[in-house]
Amino acid sequence: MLATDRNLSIKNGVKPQAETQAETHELQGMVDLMSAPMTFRRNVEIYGEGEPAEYLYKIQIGAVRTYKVLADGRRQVGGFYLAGDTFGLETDAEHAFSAEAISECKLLVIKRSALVALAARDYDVACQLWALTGAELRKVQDHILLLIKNAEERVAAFLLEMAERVPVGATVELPMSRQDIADYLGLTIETVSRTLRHLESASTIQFSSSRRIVLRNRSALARLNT
Amino acid sequence: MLATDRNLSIKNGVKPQAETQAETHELQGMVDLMSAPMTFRRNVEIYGEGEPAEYLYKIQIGAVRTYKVLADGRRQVGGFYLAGDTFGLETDAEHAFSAEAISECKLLVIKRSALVALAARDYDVACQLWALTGAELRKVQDHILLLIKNAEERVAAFLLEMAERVPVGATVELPMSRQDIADYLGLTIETVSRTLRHLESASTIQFSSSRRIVLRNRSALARLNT
DNA sequence: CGGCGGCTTGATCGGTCTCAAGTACGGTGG
DNA sequence: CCACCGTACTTGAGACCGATCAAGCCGCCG
Repeated sequence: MLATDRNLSIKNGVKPQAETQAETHELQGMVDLMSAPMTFRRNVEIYGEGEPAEYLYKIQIGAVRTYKVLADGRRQVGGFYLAGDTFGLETDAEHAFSAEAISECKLLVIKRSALVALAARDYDVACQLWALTGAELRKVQDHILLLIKNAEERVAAFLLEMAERVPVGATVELPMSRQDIADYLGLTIETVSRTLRHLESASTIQFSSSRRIVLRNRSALARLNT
Repeated sequence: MLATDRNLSIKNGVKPQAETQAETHELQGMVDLMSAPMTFRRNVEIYGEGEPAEYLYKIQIGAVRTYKVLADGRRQVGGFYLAGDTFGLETDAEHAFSAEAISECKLLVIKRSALVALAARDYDVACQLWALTGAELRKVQDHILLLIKNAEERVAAFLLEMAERVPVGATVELPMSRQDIADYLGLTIETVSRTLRHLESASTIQFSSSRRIVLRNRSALARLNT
């Protein structure tokens, strides 16, 4: 559950009052107006699979993973969410995955019922909710294509995906552990580590530290990305 | 592209006129009113990946597969759609997958722009479009969980999924080939065949013919379904 | 009866997992 | 600043599962 005793009343109405009415009809604006800030520490659960999906979340700072655990303990990471990303939106009443903070996180929390009520009056908002779910669908469909590839292709695709989302030059700063990556790619931690080292020995990538990676040969990675 | 020269004008307005106005606001009713019937022969493409997503499709009779082909020729089947299912709805402008008729198919074709226009006026319709995308998202998320399992677990999950969707006693009639199943499960055709035969030798299933399977021990399958 | 596509079966190969150590790193306390 | 600890990551050797390659079989249709 929401690991806090904060009151989730409408807060954070800090946008300039001069803003036009039209602009506040945009989802981004509404999120700011209807949201409450919250923080989560590393590895703390934000919500659990099967819990009522009452809120959605927008990341201001930090990173989040969603995941499911199978009966035998195997874990599948559904996705990683970084600053600016939204997660936790469901069409169903319950969350399909659990969500945890990968690093210390600052989130905006929005009550789903408030957004849905707004969508009933404002068609643009309804479209944006639909588009959010559609974007999530695309991501998951791409994820499936990952899972039929070999280890090197999966790791390459992962690096390119991360590089695209954190476009700070050619260096990728990974907030997640090798275990998180392995569970995202459907590999073991050992295979992920070996594959990364293999890419390094081929001068395709270079490690600043184990979680800071410089992409030295992006086209070689893209070639692996089938 | 739409492999036909039929005119896609509004047709099929065959519902009883006594039907209430409220009822026709339901998506099901609208589909019938705004749709055109079409038929596709076995293995014929209904739409291609990357083509404009102008229509969605509801299956009256037959079965459809959606798929992507990677650069090296590997094919991933995204899903199977049976009578009563809807497919081809996108939030994006283009289809993410290709779609083909598995068997001779009778479909209802609905213009997306007509539905979207209706959704702008009728919030219930907007909700149902959102819900359709949400249901698709769930299916794909479940599919990911499949792909991290071993061969026997994947095949068992596939059989249970099909049994659920064609609930004619304990017998499952598979419209798709072993190759389709293999590409759906991320396995080879040989592994699918071997695994099915192995389940047969364990008396978990029984073949009437290669595409007619009787589930003899559903709980054994469920146990494999982690 | 012959041929072809779909399916099965067998033998071998290879990629990833598993099990088991070993190493680097960040943090904490002296 | 260093010693220590625990966690995260790396590296190696061997086993195993599913892929690959190669025949053969079955059922259907001309």
